[in-house]
Amino acid sequence: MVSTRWLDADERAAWLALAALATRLPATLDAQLQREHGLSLFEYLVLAVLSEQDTRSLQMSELAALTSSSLSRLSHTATRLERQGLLARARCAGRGRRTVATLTDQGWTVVVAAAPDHVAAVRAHLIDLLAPDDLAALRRIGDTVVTHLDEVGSAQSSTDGCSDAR
Amino acid sequence: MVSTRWLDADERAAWLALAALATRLPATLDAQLQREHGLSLFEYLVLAVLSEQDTRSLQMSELAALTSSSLSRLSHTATRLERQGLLARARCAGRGRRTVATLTDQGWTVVVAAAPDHVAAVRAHLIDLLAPDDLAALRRIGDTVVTHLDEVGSAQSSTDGCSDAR
DNA sequence: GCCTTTCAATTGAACTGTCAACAAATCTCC
DNA sequence: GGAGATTTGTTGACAGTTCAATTGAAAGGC
Repeated sequence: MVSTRWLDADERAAWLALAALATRLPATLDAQLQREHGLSLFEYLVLAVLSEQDTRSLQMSELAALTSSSLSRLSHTATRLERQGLLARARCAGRGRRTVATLTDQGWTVVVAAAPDHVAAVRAHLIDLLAPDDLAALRRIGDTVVTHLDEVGSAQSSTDGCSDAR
Repeated sequence: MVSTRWLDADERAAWLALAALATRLPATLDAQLQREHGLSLFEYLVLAVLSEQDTRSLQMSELAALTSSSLSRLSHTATRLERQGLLARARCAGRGRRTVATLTDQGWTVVVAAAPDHVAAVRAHLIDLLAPDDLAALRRIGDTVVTHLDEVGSAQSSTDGCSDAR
């Protein structure tokens, strides 16, 4: 390590702004979902992602990737959601340990009930505060960083198949 | 609630990009600090903020505000950091329950050792990936949202004083 | 056909964060 | 001047997350 390139005032401000944003916005949305629908933000996200699939199902590892979570975190959460009857898991016969998680009817009902409030909150606390340019910039920034982290983190192979085929 | 204004494709993409960013970047920085210096990102942040004060001290509630954390979270973390000898707390005589947290010499040593690696990681995974315009946008976005959340959350009064005066 | 490796997912223990209750000092105001 | 309100912090119980170890199924290799 050569002599450190410290952050200048603008860089510092940008990083601190992101750090605060990344802490406070999720906390706010989480509190709101918890209060109004008894779901954590992450639980909601899991159900929402499933609800967008036309089979309402996804393999655990795919679901983990789409929700930016570890498989372990997802597995524990799936156990809880399953216990509440919002989601069901089933082994994918003939495919190693692959498991698909499926939204139950009850789970569907819960997401559908929560979605409008959640979207309204995302609008109120983020989208509607930003100029179109900044919205575009936010997307660019997020995509750039996440793509970079994917590359750095390691190269992954993508497999596919099993259930899905309606 | 009238009929929901759903997010259009751009809005959705921006929100998802932020959600992924807010999950993955802190996780990456956290893992790095943990691995190389045995600190969580939040612990580092606490020590770093203290190290920037010329007295190396701050009142607990000020420290909580600067690190976007709850007082409770900070208190638990302070207990752990105190146990490790990196930080010391002392009641502020004559000022209610006010307490100041101070970085110890050992704490200073630890932050100073961790800072270059941490800054390098912030550069590598965020700052150096972004165009100057996007850096400015990120700052604007974060400030806008956090200011908004402060206003919505409640109006706060700012007090000051006690120790500080080296 | 076994033995090893790899992939996918789960589990349990340890740790961290949250929420609600409590504690301590000071304010306030009749 | 004292009862209650306010501010500031801590605590304990509980829920959620992470990390390392483990299981289960398949794929390779020889």
